Amino acid sequence: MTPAATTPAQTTVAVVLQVRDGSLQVLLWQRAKEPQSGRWALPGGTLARGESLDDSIRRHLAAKVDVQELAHLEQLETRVDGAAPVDWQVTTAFLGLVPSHLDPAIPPDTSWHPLDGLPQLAFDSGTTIERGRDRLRAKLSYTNLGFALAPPAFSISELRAIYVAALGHAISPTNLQRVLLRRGVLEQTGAVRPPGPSGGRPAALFCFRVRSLAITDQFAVLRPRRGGD
Amino acid sequence: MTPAATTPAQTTVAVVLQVRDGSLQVLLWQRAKEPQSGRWALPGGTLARGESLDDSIRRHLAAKVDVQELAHLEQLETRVDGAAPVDWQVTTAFLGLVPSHLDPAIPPDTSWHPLDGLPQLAFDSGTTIERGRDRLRAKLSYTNLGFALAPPAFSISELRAIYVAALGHAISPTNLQRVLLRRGVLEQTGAVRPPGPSGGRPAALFCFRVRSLAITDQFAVLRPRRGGD
DNA sequence: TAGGTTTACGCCTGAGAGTCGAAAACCGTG
DNA sequence: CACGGTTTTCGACTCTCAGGCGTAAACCTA
Repeated sequence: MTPAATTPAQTTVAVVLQVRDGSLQVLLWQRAKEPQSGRWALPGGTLARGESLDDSIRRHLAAKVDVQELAHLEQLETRVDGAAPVDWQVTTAFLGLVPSHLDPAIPPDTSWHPLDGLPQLAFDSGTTIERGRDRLRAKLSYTNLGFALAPPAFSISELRAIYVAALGHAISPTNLQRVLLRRGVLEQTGAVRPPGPSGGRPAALFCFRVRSLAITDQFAVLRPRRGGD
Repeated sequence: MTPAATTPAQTTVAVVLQVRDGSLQVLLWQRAKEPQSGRWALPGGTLARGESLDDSIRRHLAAKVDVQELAHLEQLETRVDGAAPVDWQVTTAFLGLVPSHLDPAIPPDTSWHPLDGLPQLAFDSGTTIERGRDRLRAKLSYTNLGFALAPPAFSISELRAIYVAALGHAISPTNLQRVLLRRGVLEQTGAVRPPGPSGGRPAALFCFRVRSLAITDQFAVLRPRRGGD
């Protein structure tokens, strides 16, 4: 191999999302040093030898948030970030999801920000965050990814509130239950939650049948024909 | 910055797929030097300073195939490949698609291989190829990605043959036309192709309305409600 | 003109999303 | 204990669209 600076630095960052207070929020930390001092950035850091990209982002996230509470982690995309020898680096972005009932401890330079109304961002974190949000919205529709946003047990109303916050638009509560049950994504726990102070019928509690990513829908045209093959 | 070998080498590889002779095939080249001499590998190479990952894979592909004929190129995933200082590298894999009517010139060490019945592969190219195939199959169902496999104009039968080869299972010819037309993916050119030597009704020719990636299907539960929002 | 081949287009069916409304189960108050 | 208010739950209906089948259209050869 030839001298230094013939290879870029390799870094990982993560878009960690959680539904908090009815809105989808992202975990950011405020830079204290130049460059981009004072602006908000995605958590992450450089790759160490011998670790996978997965290991790397988990290690860096551990400094900002309890990694145990990440219910899902997947790769988004990789991008080249600088051109000069000093700032030439390749960044691999991840998407991380935290269930809405958790409130992990975070250091003072770190906080959650709603996706509408982000502060001044460092670098081009904005496009990365958008990509993470889009990936989440897409996968909520054709996978069981909701398990990564929802608590272990929940009523349909609570699940609907989470979906509404993540998707950004209203959805019919009766359809959500029927569709997710029909696909075998949800199952009834048998328990019920007593109603709130304003009364109402007790809500039946549900949980996700499997809590790891699974595709629940196959498109029609490409589905194998009934009889043959 | 600190001494060399604190950063991995950055490389790009591509899974270039084309429907040839009724089967889905991948472009591979045979290694002449160690390591893994004699085995077949995915085209690619190292990242140069100042270029994006996209630029990089296009530059390396240009040595194996006419890049102009790539109808689609997208990122698959990034992986860490070695741990020792000498072979520590980060590899970003791409998926490239070539329309079935083209037969680009390729160098003597390079050739097409059907996905069923691959030769001895170098490294773990096999899993990367599988990932490319899976991505293609998934996107054929909910996007207009067929444009990247099909010629500029085609009959429904020809398009069906391409879909069958790419998807790996039979599909109904009458449904394919109706579904793709209903979604606005295809449009009729008005031209017809004269029948072959064995006779038959002339086939109407179709083309893709847009020849860049667009999502054609949104899943139901997450679709915004008609009235509100 | 007759038979064979391929494409095109029409109906019918069924599954599942979308909507609406009523019933069930709880609260408070008088 | 009856009554209105609130929230959840369930059933019935409609509508869209995939899937399948049969037939007509358009061409060839003989």
